[in-house]
Amino acid sequence: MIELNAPDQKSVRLESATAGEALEKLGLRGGALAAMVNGKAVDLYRPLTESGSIEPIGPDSEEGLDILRHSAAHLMAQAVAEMYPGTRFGVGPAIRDGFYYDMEIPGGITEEDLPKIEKEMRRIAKRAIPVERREMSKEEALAYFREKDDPYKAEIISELEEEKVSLYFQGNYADLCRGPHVPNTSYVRHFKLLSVAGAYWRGDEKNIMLTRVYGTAFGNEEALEAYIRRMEEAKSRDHRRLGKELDLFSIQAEGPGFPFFHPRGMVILNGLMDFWRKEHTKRGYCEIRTPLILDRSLWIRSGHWDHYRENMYFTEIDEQPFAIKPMNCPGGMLVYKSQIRSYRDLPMRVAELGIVHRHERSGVLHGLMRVRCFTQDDAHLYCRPEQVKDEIIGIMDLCRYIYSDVFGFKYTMELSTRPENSMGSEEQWDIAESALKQALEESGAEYRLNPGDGAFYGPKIDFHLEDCIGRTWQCGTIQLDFQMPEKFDLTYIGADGKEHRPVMLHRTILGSLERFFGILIENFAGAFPYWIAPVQVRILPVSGDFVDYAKETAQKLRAKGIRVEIDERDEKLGKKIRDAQTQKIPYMAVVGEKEMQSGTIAPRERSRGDLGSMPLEEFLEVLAGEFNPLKS
RNA sequence: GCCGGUGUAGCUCAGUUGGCAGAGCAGCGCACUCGUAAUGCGCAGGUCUCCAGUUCAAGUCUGGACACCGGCUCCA
Repeated sequence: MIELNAPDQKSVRLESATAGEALEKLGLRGGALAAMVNGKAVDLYRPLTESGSIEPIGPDSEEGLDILRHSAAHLMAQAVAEMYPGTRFGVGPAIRDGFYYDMEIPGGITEEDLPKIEKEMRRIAKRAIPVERREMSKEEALAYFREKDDPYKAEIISELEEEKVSLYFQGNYADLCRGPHVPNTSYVRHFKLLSVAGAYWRGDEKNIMLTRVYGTAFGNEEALEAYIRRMEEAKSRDHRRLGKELDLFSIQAEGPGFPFFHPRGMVILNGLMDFWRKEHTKRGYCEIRTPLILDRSLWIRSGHWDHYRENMYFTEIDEQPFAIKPMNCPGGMLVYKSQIRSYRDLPMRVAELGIVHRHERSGVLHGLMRVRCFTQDDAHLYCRPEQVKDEIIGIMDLCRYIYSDVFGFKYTMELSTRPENSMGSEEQWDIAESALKQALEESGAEYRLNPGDGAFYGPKIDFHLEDCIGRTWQCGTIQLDFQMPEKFDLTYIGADGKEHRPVMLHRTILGSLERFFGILIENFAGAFPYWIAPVQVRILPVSGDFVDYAKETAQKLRAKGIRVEIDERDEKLGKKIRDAQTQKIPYMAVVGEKEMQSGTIAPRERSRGDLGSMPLEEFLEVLAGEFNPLKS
């Protein structure tokens, strides 16, 4: 006899039952995909063996969605297995927003085949084929998949530690899987196949490339449609599209990965830099600029030759080998070394908006998000060991200000530790890692650990921004570096009159100005905040008779440093408003007979609409009231 | 770099089985002198990404290069 308690206090005593039967008795079966029994997700068909808690898992929970999507992946695999005999299967997990399955399909498929596969999936789903779990020994499972000529499954099984594995059967199809799954295929109803892509077996580029089909599934049609709308929304915000439409930047065939910034884009880039400089000056930073091209010996000394050569560009000057800088630090080292430093000089906070070039593989380039030439908002902080923690906390505070206060992003932090291809002793790494950890913990902020993902010269804290439609982007980073000061023999004279080794921090906040610009475009959907908008006010004369008055008004606004333009075209007002609106200009100022006579203007804000006529002075006050971190 | 897809006017895209290269928007001109999200008419605009090949004939078929798009790997 076992006793099961539901979350709503109800309980049942049963002689023997499956999870599904128990839920049924408790009146909780409706809509459940699986059950949570004593904190473990199990199939509804699973016989219960011990007393404890039980609750249903529905498609509205995260676990339920995962189960549903995983089952959708199996359903797709079953369809493909039937339609393309000889297909071998890799892995097919649920992921954020959907699922995928990696397969080796004879003859391959393209996106045009997806509707056919979807159709077959719906056919199978309708038949409500039971999904059954069977446990077996590894040997049995191996024999099963070997017989089916499924070497990828066999490979996974042979590497599993457990003695027993579980397989899920639905009709002729079976898959190695921990489960749980939906009771039968009819539970998977609201799904869509999205795209076809290549993916290396086990994510290793030395392995064969399998065909990956992405799809998604939801508990109801509305959620599926909402997801599709969200994807369309993301597409309409694509910075490459908006960059073209708003004439911000372009990328030309002559410079793959090397963006061209147009006048309007430059306003934003310059705005970012002005704001950034102002904030850094406030916080005790100085600024330097180091050369783009430096002698190869410098890069050998810094370790980049050994660790980063693949990503570097090289050139020659007077038959001497030089390299284009992929990072700013070695140049910065030379500035530090240009004179003797005292402990009184520390901490030194040396910023550099440094342009770096990195050879990125052709397939990874992506608008402004992934380029071959970009501007890092870099800084190197040199300090005494006891200053490290406070400096890190200071950087974290600057990040908070810029990310949250100025741009309104949510963000998370991540601590990355020693990677495989690293320089330096274990002891140094331990000290560096614990320094970062300590600063994080003292700040009280939450963070994630990402083992083995540090830079080759030191551990790091990364900052991930979340944009307004939930995507995340890595921007800022703080990296502790004990290597560079050693390699370049950096010193300062201590109070004791002896030479000491400074600790060095690398850090960026925006990361790459280019990428950050791209993120801003997508986050704001091109409707930039007033302070950084390329054009802040567009004056719209009602007809040609008012162009002179428009010009006068524009002059007055420009004198106040406001970026203004006039729409002088021989078009109707409605057309001019429409065009200014699609250009996402924050303010329009309509001028016609009435305004000219009374010396006023009629402003219109892009999201609030007509603000009514007002004297220019009043409009200037409205503008002065806009958020502007350049002025504070 | 790898897998798959795409490349036609400034932009977005049509273009039948190989047979004279099209539309909308943008641009320019003319008319209208206009009041809060598209006034009308007209004109101009193309080495159909590039290089080879097949063919009487290639935007269309074949091969290669380049670029872009979706992913993988990598990454700010």
